[in-house]
Amino acid sequence: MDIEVLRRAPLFATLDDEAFRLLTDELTEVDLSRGASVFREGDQGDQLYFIVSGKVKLGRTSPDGRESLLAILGPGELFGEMALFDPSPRTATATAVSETRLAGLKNESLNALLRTRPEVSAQLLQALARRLRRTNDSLSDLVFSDVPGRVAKALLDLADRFGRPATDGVLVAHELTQEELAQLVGASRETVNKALAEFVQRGWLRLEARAVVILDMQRLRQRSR
Amino acid sequence: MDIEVLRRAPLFATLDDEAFRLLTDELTEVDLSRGASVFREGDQGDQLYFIVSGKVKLGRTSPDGRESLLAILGPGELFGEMALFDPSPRTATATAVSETRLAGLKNESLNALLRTRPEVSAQLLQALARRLRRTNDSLSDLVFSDVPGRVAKALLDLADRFGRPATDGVLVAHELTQEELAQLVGASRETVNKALAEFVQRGWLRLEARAVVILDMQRLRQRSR
DNA sequence: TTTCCGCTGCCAAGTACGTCACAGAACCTT
DNA sequence: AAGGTTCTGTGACGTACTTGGCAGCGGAAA
Repeated sequence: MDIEVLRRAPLFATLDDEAFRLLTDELTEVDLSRGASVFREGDQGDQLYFIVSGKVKLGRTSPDGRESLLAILGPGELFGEMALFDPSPRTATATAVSETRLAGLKNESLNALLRTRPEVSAQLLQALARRLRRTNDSLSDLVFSDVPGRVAKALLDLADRFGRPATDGVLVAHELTQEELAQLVGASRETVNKALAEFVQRGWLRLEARAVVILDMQRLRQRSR
Repeated sequence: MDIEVLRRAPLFATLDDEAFRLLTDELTEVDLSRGASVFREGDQGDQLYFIVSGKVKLGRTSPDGRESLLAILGPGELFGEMALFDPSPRTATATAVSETRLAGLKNESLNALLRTRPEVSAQLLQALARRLRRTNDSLSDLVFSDVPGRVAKALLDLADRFGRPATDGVLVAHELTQEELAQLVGASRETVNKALAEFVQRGWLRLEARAVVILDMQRLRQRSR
């Protein structure tokens, strides 16, 4: 397993080499291809996952079968930790959005680590607080902004986290279909498509397969407020 | 200060009497009347608050001045903890919804406690995880349910937490104006008013001043799905 | 290669909800 | 008790969005 990402993760950064090596022995490697689920809503779970490479979407299904995405997570990020501290079935389904490699850590292993290394719990608290803040952001966006605004925000957020400089702008290889993007911003695919088309028409974006190139960050950011 | 609520709070329940007494010395008492703010969006803050009595709303303001509520919190609940683990200005405004008494705890005091008492950090993790789950619930509700559905959900949630049995149903003294209720469910006051009127007309509710009596929990719950 | 299926783009129609507008009720303040 | 301010109730109207439907395109599979 590629341990480089793990070693650099804030959660484990404070550990010395010895403690880190012991920890990696506890990790379970999980490989997934696009569309495969790590766990589903309602499952019993006692494991936390760390994303080594790839992307994962956390989603929920409504009683009548519609889907909504809570978050898109990338390398270095954690998920599934809630089941550990607030024990109850999983409240979301975690699905790989691209080829993905995870490291799973069992409840007991984590607890052992927390007992011997209190700094780790501070890191966990921080990670959880950050996630809560992001979720609160999504919540206000949903109330305050119209669909084009939310699409713009989502793209900028994805650019922040997964963007790479390209010749004429920032390439955001989000790996999402427009349907998934729509579920992420809480709108219909149709409306998201129109918003994207409008942005392209204005010269702010270029669309590529499961990716966009942001050409005018400035304007897009203005539209997202 | 009334220390009973504090003593029973999960966060401090594991402490022995000696440790608890030392802790209470570190607490700052804060009293607020309806409408008074503890802190505002953008403030610098290094304190966590514990609600002894009363209710607090956490809200955000949009660039154009509209308001949205992230949560209503009651006795025994915590807020303002994010500023400690993910240091940055406050991202929400905390305002008393009724006569409210808080206990404030400074960053340093908490950290000292966490160092000597690792169990406390487990409780904090749990509290944060629970909050994240609730926020995720609100997020999906906003996407999946229409306004009447969200109003029903909000009332049931408030009933769960603040409801008291009455002669003909459950009295929910939420202390919120319809405007605030609307901000909580992310809708306009008018639409919320109409939803409430419909529920009353169907015999599911009775309205009182800043309170409702739920007469038919069953039906209301069905409508909320 | 050819076939097929998922993804994209777009039009047309219906609707839930926001905005505006006003009136009555309830609640403080003096 | 009077007066103002804040809250509630309700109708009319416009619109941003959803739903449904369909056609073209591209990539994967056979």
